[in-house]
Formats: sequence, C-alpha cells, structure tokens
Amino acid sequence: MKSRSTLKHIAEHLHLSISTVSRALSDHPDIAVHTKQKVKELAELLEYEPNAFAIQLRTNASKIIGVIVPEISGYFYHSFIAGLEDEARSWGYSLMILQSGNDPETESANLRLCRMNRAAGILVAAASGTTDLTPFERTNTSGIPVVFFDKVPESRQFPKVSMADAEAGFLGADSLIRKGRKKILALFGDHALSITRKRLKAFQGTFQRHAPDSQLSIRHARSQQEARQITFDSLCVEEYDAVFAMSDEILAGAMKAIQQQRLRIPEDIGVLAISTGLIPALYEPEISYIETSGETLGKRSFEILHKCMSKATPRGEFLVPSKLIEKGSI
Amino acid sequence: MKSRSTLKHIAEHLHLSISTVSRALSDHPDIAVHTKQKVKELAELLEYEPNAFAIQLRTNASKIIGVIVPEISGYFYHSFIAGLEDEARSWGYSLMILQSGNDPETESANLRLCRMNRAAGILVAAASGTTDLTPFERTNTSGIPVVFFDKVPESRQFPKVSMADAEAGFLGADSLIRKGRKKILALFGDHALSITRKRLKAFQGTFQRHAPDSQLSIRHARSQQEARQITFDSLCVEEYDAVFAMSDEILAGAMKAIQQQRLRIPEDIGVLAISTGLIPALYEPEISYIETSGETLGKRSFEILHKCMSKATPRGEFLVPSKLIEKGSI
DNA sequence: TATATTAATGCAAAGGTTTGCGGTAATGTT
DNA sequence: AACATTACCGCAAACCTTTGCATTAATATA
Repeated sequence: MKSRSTLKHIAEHLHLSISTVSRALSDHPDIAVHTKQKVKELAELLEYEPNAFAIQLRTNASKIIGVIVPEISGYFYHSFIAGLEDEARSWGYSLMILQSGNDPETESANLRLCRMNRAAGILVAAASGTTDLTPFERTNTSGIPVVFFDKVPESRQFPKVSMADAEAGFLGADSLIRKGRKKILALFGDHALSITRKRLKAFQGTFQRHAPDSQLSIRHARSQQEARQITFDSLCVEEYDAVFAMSDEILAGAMKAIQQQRLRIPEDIGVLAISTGLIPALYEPEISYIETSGETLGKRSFEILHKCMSKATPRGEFLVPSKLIEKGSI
Repeated sequence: MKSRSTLKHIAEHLHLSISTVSRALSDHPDIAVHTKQKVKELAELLEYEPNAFAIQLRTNASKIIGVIVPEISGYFYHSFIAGLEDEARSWGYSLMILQSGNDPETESANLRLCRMNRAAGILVAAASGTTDLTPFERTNTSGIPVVFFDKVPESRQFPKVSMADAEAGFLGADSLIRKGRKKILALFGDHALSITRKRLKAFQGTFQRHAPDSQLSIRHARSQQEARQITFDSLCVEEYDAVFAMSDEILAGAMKAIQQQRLRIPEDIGVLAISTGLIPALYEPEISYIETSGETLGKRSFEILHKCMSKATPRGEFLVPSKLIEKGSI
C-alpha cells in the first residue's frame, strides 16, 4: 500500500509552506504564477489527491447527497436514482443510497447515517408506515435540507416533489374519451395511498364532466396478483371497451389476465396505463401510457434540493408534468 | 441551525477528559461502569452523533463502498444494487453509487472520487469500452480493494464475481432436452461479449453431447428490437418447438414477436430464458427461466469484497450458481 | 530619502476524533 | 512497612486541510 501524498509532501519537496501549496492548487490570486505551475506539476507527478475527509472536516460540509427509498429495485425507484445520479454528478455531488424496506425504524437509522456523514442534502421517499416526522425535523434543524419525493407526507413543512398525479389522471381519462371508449375497467392501487386518490379523483372527475354517459368500473388492487385476479374476473362477466391501469404494477397484472383471455389489443380491448415506460414496451403491440418519468423526477428533485442547499427555502409541492405516449394499444 | 454536540461538550459538562468520553462511548474496559453510564446518558440527552469526517480522517478509513456500474436502471443492475445494499447495511457499510454510462473516462473519474473518499472497497461492473486497467491498479495500490462483478475484465489481477454463465447455459439446454424440445430457436446477445460466448458454448455443447439430433438455430441480437425482428422473421419461415433467450432484453424482444404471431405458450411454442425473474413474471403464462439473481450476486459480491477488505486476498473468479424456475412455459 | 503600497509567502489555529503512554490513587502481596 | 499490581483517567500528538492574519521583500509614491 503506497502512502498517499499530501500537501505536506509537496510543500517539503518544494520548500514551500503547506498553505502556499494549498492556495496554489486552488488558484488563489495571492500566489505567483510560476509557483502555481511548479506546485501543480509536482502534484500531478506525485498523484496528489486531496483527502476528502480533511476537507469535509474543515469545511463541515460534504458533496454527498443521501437518498432514502423503500426499495431500489421494483418498478420505479431505480429510474429515479438513475436520473438523479446523472444530474447530481454534473454538479459534483455523489449519492449515498439507503433502503428503508418500508420500515420507519430503518428509515430513521438511515437518516442518522446521513447526519453523521454530514450529507449536503437528503431526498426521501417516505416509508408507507411513516407518520412521525420528528426525525426529519431534527435533520433539518441540524442544517441538512430534506426534500420528499414521490411518497410525500401531508405536512407543509418540507418541500416536496412528485408526479403530477391529477394531471396524469386527467390525461388518462381524456385520451380514453377521445378514442370513444365508453365502458371502462379502471384499475387503481390501494385507496389509502394519496397517489391513488389523486389519480382517481382526476380520472373520475374528467369522465363525469366530459363523458357522463360512460360506464366506469373502478377497482382497487394492492398487488400485481390482485390486479390480475380482478381483471380476469371482471373480463369474464362483462365485456369492456378498455382497461386503464394506474401504475406499472397494476398494468402487469392486468396484462396477464388479458393475455390469459387471449384478447387482441386494441381490437378486442383497449389498454392504457400510467407508467414509466419500461413495462408497456414489453408487449405487442406496445401499450400506450401516460408517462411519469422517474428520470425526470430525479433531475427535478435534485434541482429543488439544490435550491434548498444554497439559499432559498422553497415551499410547497412541485409537480413533474406527464404526457401521453401513443403506442397504438387504444 | 443547531450546533451539533461533540465529545468536547460532553466532557466539559461532566468534568471529564475528551479521551475518557470517547472511550466510555466505545465501551473501553479501562473506564469505570458508572462513568460509562453517565457519559452515555448525557450523550443521549445531547443527541450526540459522532462526526464521521473526524473519525474517517483519524482512522483513514470509511464505511463507504463505491459501486460503479454502466447504468443503474435497465434490466439488471438495480437488483444487484438492492441486494448489495441490504448486505452492506447489515455490516454497517453504506453505498456510494456512480454511473459510468459505459464511458471509460467517466469510469476513471468515478474511481478517483472513490479514492478521494477513501472508500473501504470498490465494486465495478466495467464499461464495455474499458481496456486500460491502470486506473484500477492505482486504486488497488493505494490500499482500496477493487473487485469486479458481472462485466469483468480478462485480467487475473483482480478478484471477480459473476454469474455462472456456463452453468446457466447448460441448465437451459438440459431442460429443453428433458422436455423433448427438438427444434429450437436460440437467441443470444452480442457475440463479442464474453457472457454470450460462455452461455452459448455450454448451451451448444450440452445439446451436442446429449441430444445431437436436435435442430439448433443460433441467432445473435444486440438489442430488444433486433431480437424481436429476428424472432419474427424466423417464426415466419419455420416452425419451432421452443425459443430460448439468453437474457431479459432478448426475451422481451422475442416475446413481442411471439405475441405478434399470436402463438400460444406452451402449446404452440415453448419459451425459456435466462433472467433475473422480473420480466418472465409479466406474461401469461409466466415464462420459465434460469434464474441469475441480481440480489444474490450483490450479496455474494459484498462477501468477496469484505474478505478483501479484511485480510485475505481472494483470487480468481467466483461464480454464483443459477437454478431453473419452472413456470410452465415449456 | 522616507513612507505607503503591493505581491508573495508563512504561521498557527481550528475542525472532532482516536490512541499510545504516562500518571495517580487505591488495593493486594510479601 | 515496603513494594507490586490494578483500576481509572488525562495529556498530547496525529490525521490533512483551509484561512485569517502577520511577515517580508520589492516596488511605487510623495
């Protein structure tokens, strides 16, 4: 193990003081140009790399952003993280990824980790069981901005960024109406989740306003399996114009039922979903969807957090717009 | 912003020295039990949280593991990261995630970041263009163990952990043979990739040895789209007993062609894939697959890296076994 | 020539923690 | 009673960098 070179080493070699070397490397105007040059050359030669710990200890700030999600894998968060990493890296930040496993305890422990590492900021998709926000408040109080995304609490206290759920619901309903679909099996997630309620409300409202004669069968499923079962049963007893799925997970379940019934898309039945786009691309024909891009959400979240880290304290909820991607399944 | 409490604060309140407080908190045997108790109580009260920077500076070691992957999103790496994070957390380590975007330059920059942050160890899935291993060597020389996973270089120099590709290829062929499938469309990835060659070799070899009378059509596709096109065209001109896909991406393409042709699975055609399991679960019936679990690979990778970080210097390539998951598509 | 200005560099403290070693008092051993 | 041991605890250095201020020498100004 080669011992790494430090400012001290460079200073000794050049018969300079540590402070001069430090300033030379950071292009401080006080330092003579030829000195800077010599220092930089030697630094290159010695493969000098600053000790991040020392810098962070001195400045009491890191270039690390904490990210706490229920799970990395699955239908959504990995694309969020991908977008976020991309954006963060371009600003010189790195990501510390933590999974809560939907457990508030673990979430709180992760939060503590972020504090210990003096994260520059923290992005959180709350665990579903999280009600007590004091750990987040404490983090905030100690000078680390916290921004919620996707799974956001009711509280006004923290900035939040999430998908434009109402808009997505509206777009879904709107395109079904435009295509003349009248009898629709609409599959939504757990009614306890705010995301479900928001999407559902806009979806339902749009139909009531613009196509009150349509027949809407609203169903709720808490898993892929449940979505499949419900879809299958529904399709057995009645014929539908179209199936609408409010998420990738639901879509996956619904598609299995549709395949099982060997229905043709879009002739026998239309299909539309709210999705990130990965799952809809797996079927033939591909499924049209209202895009809720994880990547975009990631980039946007970084922007908001970045503002929090500098000066401003943005308030309220920021929405990432969604748009219809037509693939011919409806 | 509340100023955080330090060892010094606790020491002053209790009229003790900093060193005593430090030792008390880490249960050093030299410290009297009642002293420990008092210190811990006050630490709790003051919400003391150790300054990770100071610790890391002092000990010149962090509890952070660098992970460099071409991309987080996609078919595979997110599940790897999920498994890894799980295992790492249980050992008190956190993950610093970096994407190379398959660019050797970025990869090298990410490596540098890991060095600056004195990562305890680094896990790398090499960018496809990476040929020069000196940046990795330098990292290694400076005392940070590097282990490659999934996309591993030829070099013997670093420990590597990857899927048991040969075994997966064998298992695929074996189960096709057992099911009596004779005429098979076998879809593989880019022939330049070692993963492709390994899987193909075992697959082909098994057929030659155990069912030399079978008809094997081997095709190579570099994308989902290409896989789809090839499958579609092939199915047009000939009838096949079964389709074999060597990866999720290929499977997705093949499935689109099969759906397009409206073939029933498994009656009209059998389907088998090598996969992590997410994609096969989206179809009806679900697709049987040889499981190459990202989670398991993640956990195993951590184990190897963990050994490297302590004492031993494991050499060679470690393989994580795969197994057949029967779902009735064949 | 004496004084003010500028340019270039060095000193030293601070940031919070760990740890080898030395010190003190109390207890145990002959 | 003299000495050795034990149980606790503190001192101070070290980890590496940043930065306010002081210092020196050289140049410009009056």
